[in-house]
Amino acid sequence: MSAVTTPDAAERALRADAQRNRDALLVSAGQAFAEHGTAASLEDVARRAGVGIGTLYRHFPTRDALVEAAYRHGVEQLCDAADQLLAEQPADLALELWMRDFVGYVATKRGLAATLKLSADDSHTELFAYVHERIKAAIKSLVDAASATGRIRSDVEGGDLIRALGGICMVSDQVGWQDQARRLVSLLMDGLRYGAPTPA
Amino acid sequence: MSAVTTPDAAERALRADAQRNRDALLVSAGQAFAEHGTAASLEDVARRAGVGIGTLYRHFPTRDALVEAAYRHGVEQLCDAADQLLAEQPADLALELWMRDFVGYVATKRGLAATLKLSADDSHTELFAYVHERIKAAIKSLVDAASATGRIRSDVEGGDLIRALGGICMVSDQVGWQDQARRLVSLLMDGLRYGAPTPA
DNA sequence: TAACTATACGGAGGCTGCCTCCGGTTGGCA
DNA sequence: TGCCAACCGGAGGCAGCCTCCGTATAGTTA
Repeated sequence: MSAVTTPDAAERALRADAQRNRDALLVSAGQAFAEHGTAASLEDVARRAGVGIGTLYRHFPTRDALVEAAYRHGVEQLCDAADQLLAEQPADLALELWMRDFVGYVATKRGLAATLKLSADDSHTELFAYVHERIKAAIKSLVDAASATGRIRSDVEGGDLIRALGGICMVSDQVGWQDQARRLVSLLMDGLRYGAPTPA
Repeated sequence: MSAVTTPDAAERALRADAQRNRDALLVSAGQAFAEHGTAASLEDVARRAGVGIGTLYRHFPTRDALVEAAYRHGVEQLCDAADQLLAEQPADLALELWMRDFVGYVATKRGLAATLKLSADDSHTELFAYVHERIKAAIKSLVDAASATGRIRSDVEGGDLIRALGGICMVSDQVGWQDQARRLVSLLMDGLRYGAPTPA
């Protein structure tokens, strides 16, 4: 359980340049892993981030550490986007847009779980628990907001939607899945709006 | 769709030495992929098979081709084992033993689907269809035999068992899953034996 | 603001694995 | 038995992995 990649604030803060480079590495790692899978070249990740390979290895001693950190980072961005969407859009639309983001995000993460599980390291169970919590919290805030404004029915819980989204993500095997997934999310939203107190 | 890796008998047979090397490569690739995932070293695969790296690349021009062929080979072995078990054991025991093999086999194939899907190549749909057919046929022959001898109830179909096994395979995430999977398979068998005309 | 040092940077270098290419070998057929 | 198409194997060039250490700088202290 390497403390470097956990959001454990007990340790001293990184120097400003180190923090900058770390963030840049996470962003470029996310791109590279999405494009080429978790076998992407780490030297390429460093190049994209504009840092040397040594810097990459200081922050993330193993490929696994980088994969895990990039995954965590992506989930955090996805969940933070929920608040931003809520601030900018009507709550029901925010929920719909977020669910689309979610499906798209999961699609890029294909094969990630496989990479993480090959290392028979128990530390990942903590990661999965954390990710699950974050996502549950994000979807709950969206559902509660949409429900409170009367734009969707109030008898639906976040957990239901997670399961429904899980099902939708299954289609990402097939060709043209993006459109199909979008239609399924719309369908789900229509179901949620049906019977809402205030028709949107 | 590379014809080399399909069981299409239309093309001329391989020379004896070529066939021998090809088989050896498939066996060692299966071992290496099970141990290190699909990122295993191909030079190591060639070494284990006792052939040069050039021979490996002639038979399987890409890593993907080897992964696919090794997968297909493993499934064929698994399905052929069904007939052998039937010849050597009472039909209900054969079914139970085969289901254990199945769960064990699936566990080693973790991450394989991910590798295959990263190559956005439609040829794999043919592979998956073929594999599904083979497995369905194998399980059908086992169920039919066990059912015909009156050792299991007759109202169960192969498709039901495939779904049940799929569920059992899900446990392979957790620690100690091997024992758990074995218990679940036994449980499933007890369910199948319950109400059979001839108590085993 | 200048000097100091803990912290961080970056890339050279040694190593391994990837894949191609081609000279040598051999199975199978006439 | 002799021939040759088919096959073998590994050298070699290149790319990626990871370590190590000399250099640079953020942040602190006087």
